[in-house]
Amino acid sequence: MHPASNLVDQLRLQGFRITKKRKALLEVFQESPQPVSALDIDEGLVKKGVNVNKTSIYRELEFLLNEKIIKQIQFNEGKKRYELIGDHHHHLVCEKCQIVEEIKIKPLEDIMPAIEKKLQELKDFTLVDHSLEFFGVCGKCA
Amino acid sequence: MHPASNLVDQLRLQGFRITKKRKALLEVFQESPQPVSALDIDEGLVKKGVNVNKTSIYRELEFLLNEKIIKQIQFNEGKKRYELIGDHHHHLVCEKCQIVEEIKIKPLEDIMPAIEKKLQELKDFTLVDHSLEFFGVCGKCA
DNA sequence: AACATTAACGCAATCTTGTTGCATTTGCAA
DNA sequence: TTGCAAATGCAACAAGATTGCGTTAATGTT
Repeated sequence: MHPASNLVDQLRLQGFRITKKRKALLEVFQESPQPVSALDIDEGLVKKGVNVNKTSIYRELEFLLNEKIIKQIQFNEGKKRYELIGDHHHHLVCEKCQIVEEIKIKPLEDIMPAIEKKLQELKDFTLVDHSLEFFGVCGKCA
Repeated sequence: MHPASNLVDQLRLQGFRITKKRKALLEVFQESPQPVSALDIDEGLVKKGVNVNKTSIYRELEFLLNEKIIKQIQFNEGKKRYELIGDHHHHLVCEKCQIVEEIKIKPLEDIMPAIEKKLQELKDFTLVDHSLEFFGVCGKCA
């Protein structure tokens, strides 16, 4: 898990300032069961009674990306989503309601390292990450 | 492969009109080694001496999506890309220059059907497709 | 506690990607 | 050749994201 204090401590140690807004934004990430968009974050912050300008939200996202605390992902929606970098997982995406479920698939995790190793050998390419999404229609939308 | 005439014939059979612009747009897809954005398509058309309004490009993309001739994909770029639906493959994406290489990974293709079957059983979710991208840095950008 | 430094923030303007309403053009069948 | 509707263009608009610049406030130092 990613207890808030861990991330906060990590950032403070690196010399970054811990503001109410930064803390609240990190909480929004920790409380969300699925990747969030910039607008989702804004709404989450408003619910907490914290108002943050959209420019600041985008800049904070850029900051957290640089610090390798979050990563980007897109689901054919025309907007970016972000999630905490934690346990590696994949996504199950409903193409109708856009709800996203995080899933782990053991047999895939088992063979992935070997595949990535082979890919690097064959392709003159330095792998950083991979992303696997399953698209379809969830039970509610069917 | 997707010879132009095949797609054109398929569309004509279904009663759709074959215009110069539609034909040229399909050619852009066939001549591209990687998924293209709306802007890429516009540029490809201009190179062919065919000018198409952006509204028409977006509408044609919607049309081709409905006809299941192309599909969408996004690589954390903030814009959508599209590619012909053909042999299933995955993507190798350079995070610096955004070049995309299409790859096929045999061991993954072998186990995917079993995984999809299990997923549907466990999750009350009707699977339609999946998408796997590898991110990293290509040889030129390293 | 007061101060100084500068990271963090807000505001307005702007950009890119994508969409909508409506008028015009054009492929194709009768 | 003609008529209909699909296909296209134009202009306005909307959402997501970014940039420049001035202001606020977190933190280390005094």
